Amino acid sequence: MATETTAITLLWEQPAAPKRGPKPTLSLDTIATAGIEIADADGLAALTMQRVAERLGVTKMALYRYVPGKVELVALMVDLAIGEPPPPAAVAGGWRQTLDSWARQMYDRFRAHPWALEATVGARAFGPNELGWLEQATAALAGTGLAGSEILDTAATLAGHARVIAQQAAGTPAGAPEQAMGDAMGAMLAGREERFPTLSAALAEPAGKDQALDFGLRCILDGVELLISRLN
Amino acid sequence: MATETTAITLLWEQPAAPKRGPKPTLSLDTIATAGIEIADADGLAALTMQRVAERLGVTKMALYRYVPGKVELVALMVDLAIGEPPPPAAVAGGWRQTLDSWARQMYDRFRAHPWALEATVGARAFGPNELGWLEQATAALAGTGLAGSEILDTAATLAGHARVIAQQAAGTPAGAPEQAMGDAMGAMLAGREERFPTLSAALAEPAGKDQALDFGLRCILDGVELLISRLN
DNA sequence: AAAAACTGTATCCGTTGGACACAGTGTACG
DNA sequence: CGTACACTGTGTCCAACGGATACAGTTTTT
Repeated sequence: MATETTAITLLWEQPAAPKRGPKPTLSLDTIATAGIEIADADGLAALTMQRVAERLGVTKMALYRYVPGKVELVALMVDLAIGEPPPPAAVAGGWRQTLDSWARQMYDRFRAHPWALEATVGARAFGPNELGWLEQATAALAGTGLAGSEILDTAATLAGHARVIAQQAAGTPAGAPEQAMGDAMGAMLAGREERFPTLSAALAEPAGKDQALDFGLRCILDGVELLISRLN
Repeated sequence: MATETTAITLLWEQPAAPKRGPKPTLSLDTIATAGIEIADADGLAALTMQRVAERLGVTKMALYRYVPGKVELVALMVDLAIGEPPPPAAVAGGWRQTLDSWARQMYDRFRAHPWALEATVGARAFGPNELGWLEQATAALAGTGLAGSEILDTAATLAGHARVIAQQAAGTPAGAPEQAMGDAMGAMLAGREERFPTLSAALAEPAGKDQALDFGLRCILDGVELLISRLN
């Protein structure tokens, strides 16, 4: 049985440069970068092995010398697009400010690469960068007395919030995603106010500009803070 | 210009039965149900117009008489699978218990139809059921004094948490998703403990069985409760 | 110099979503 | 009562996709 290159292998150990034969014209990095550029511009649906190859000036099949298949390519793209985690927290501000900033930066990454949201649902392999982000979050909470599982749950909740809000914002042209979302919903609700009374009323209020990210972060961090304060 | 049937039209107004010509053998409901069964069994990737047609005993192209394309079919499937929102809250327990139960039921729905998670990323049309769920959540918070945008943000945060935890649980065989997740991460972390020290330590602790959903809900609701209490 | 290892390429295939023309069927109107 | 029309389901066709396989060219080792 040949050495079956899996997504995990590809993500975690960069393949050794070959000793014999012609030098490769491509690399995992250049391929993943090309894929990211396509997905950034035209979305994940437009990501085709053909288009990636064209952008790199090679044939489609040349890519398969580096990447076993499309799913592995996307996994590489995700880890590269998410990027290295933000530098370890400045000690000032404590865990709360660290996590707040952490979640906001994650939100920014997802806003910059909306397709990464689609690509990271379901069972998948985690890359080094993704675990690096997680490491930063757990480090921020290490001294708080929370149990390990609580720390992980906190990170998951925060990351989830950043994801969901980024997801809402994605697909709206630009500028004021929250308002655009409200407008779209309002259009569907028009003429059906009696069926969705409180929802219509809530949407009718002026939507004091995009604050969904702030709001959720504050709630979650308040809850975590309450939990920590009860430990001492 | 012909009447271009869009996903929104399909979701919100059931098409009028034709007056002339042979009676349709299918309906939007039977088609969507067949699609749901396939996606439940084999995942969204296995959902093919061909397979849906086979299950219904018709040709692939027959489906296009009812549904303009695959994306619209998936939109119908999502709204049908999410289902009607839970009945309006029992008054006992107040908004907190209502929202807690609301989020848990949403989690259950997503667990029952994991493919719905993949299908509801990115810009999409909301169906009546989906807005019905949102209406229930806003109704629960209507009397609390929160602003409309805060109410919507709370609902979004809670729904997001339910989504994220369901997403983590999806893909793992069954039984103990949280532990399976930890095991998978642990395998990747093996031999790299010095690179991810706190994360490894957190994972090494015994992972008191699946509590991620509870934990996040408690944190979020604590935060909302704190916000409400400050209003009065 | 020759063999071995590795690259990129050309060609082929099954499956997918969808376009289009057509034949069968049932209702409404003359 | 018959005919025209509207609507259904079907058969055929197509481009694009991911991927398999076989092959030709290039560089290093022996």
